[in-house]
Amino acid sequence: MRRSKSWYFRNNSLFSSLTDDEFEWLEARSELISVRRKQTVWGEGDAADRLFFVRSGVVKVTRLTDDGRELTVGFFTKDEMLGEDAVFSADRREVNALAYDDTTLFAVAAADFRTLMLKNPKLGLEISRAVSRRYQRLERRVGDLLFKTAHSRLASLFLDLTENFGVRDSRGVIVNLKLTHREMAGLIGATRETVSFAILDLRKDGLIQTEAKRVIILDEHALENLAHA
Amino acid sequence: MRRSKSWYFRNNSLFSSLTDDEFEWLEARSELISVRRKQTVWGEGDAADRLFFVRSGVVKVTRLTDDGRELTVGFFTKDEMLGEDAVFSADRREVNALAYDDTTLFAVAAADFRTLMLKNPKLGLEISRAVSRRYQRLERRVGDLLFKTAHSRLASLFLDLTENFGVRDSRGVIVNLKLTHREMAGLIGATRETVSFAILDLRKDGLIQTEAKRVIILDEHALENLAHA
DNA sequence: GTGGAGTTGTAAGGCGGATCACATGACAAG
DNA sequence: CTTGTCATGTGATCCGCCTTACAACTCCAC
Repeated sequence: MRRSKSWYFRNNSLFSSLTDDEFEWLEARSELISVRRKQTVWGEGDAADRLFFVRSGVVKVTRLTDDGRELTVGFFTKDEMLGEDAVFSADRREVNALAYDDTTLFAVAAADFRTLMLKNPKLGLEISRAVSRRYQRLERRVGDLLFKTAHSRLASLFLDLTENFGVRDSRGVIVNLKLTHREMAGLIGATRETVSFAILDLRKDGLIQTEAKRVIILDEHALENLAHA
Repeated sequence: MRRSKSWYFRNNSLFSSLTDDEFEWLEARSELISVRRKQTVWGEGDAADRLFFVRSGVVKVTRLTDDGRELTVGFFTKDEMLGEDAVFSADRREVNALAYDDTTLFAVAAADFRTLMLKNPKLGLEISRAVSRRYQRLERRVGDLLFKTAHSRLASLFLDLTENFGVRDSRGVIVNLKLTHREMAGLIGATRETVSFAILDLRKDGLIQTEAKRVIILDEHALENLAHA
């Protein structure tokens, strides 16, 4: 276990600037957490006093809207940082984080992480970079969501998921993440029915294919055209 | 001018951790820029090699969508940081920044700012905090935009603008930012016509009042109800 | 394996908001 | 003061998507 923990941090590019001493310090203060599929990592309103790094599995982060609908903010997978707002500002969680597969994470107390950032300024730069990238990505997504049709947004979604979950295959690119129509709807701000119809259309037009709740992108180019329509 | 520059950085809470030496260093490497109303600070595709801090005025940041519509990402005002992605990742701007009033900003080369962050780790923490807050705010906005009606989104917008531009008044809260209907539309992802109708309704119901392109919130409570409807 | 819950397919009806189309008003430049 | 440009008010039409409503299907738990 000790070896595995050490290996993890040393191979996560967020920590590329750490010294051996700092690695040891961090390893000693991190806790390995296992969360079973569909179990919550944290819930809205929980104390936000630590941040997480995904070791394996997938975490889904969602936000409940006033009218009870669920907006999925995103999926976090291996090596991604999660709940880092605990380090900077938040004292309560405003979103829900839920294990989407059986997941293991390393948890680090916010205060400890702050200490480490103060000790190693390069880490601060790396974290800022990560947060900034996340921000840019979301900003792009907002543009998508606001002005495009459901078909377009769905195409965007599949292409976007490709980045983290895409696996190339003889037929095209498999999005290696099981998603129900309802969940896709939560990602693109649409209803389940609309997604069902849109998927039917995309299949009919030969752009995608579905298999065991996974999407296979057959015609990446056409999908891109649709996404930017 | 020199005195004013010094005053600025020393009174911007982002820099509360700097030493006297560091202040001098930063002052020496920052450039005061004046941009007239409606002039651009930077455009999409420009080199992203420095970041800005608003000294006075207002900067509007927009993103052009594929179909040519304009989404306003936000307004940046005194003491806010702008274009900081230059420090972390971006090499080209993906958004447009445009002076909304006559504006003055301090520009700092991305490389210099990185140097300063490495010298002073508390600064890194402060910057991370700022970016993280920005991210959370946008995340909240996405939830709003996706699931609410145009009326609701407009109400949310006015309340949101209150935070940076609100001025209390005998009648209520004045949103001290001149906005055309078209611009409001760009902020909430709607068309100009829809905004016109919505404003008419809000006025009719006595929730707001308009005066010289400025909105005055008469019934904050009712507006909040509408925003969360 | 069976039951029950959750997922998917499909359809009718309605509404919010986009689009198109002007008229009027406000304002800035000449 | 005049002219042109941009903002605003208002209406008609149209379409995408939500809503509601089922039926069939899948999958997991017991």
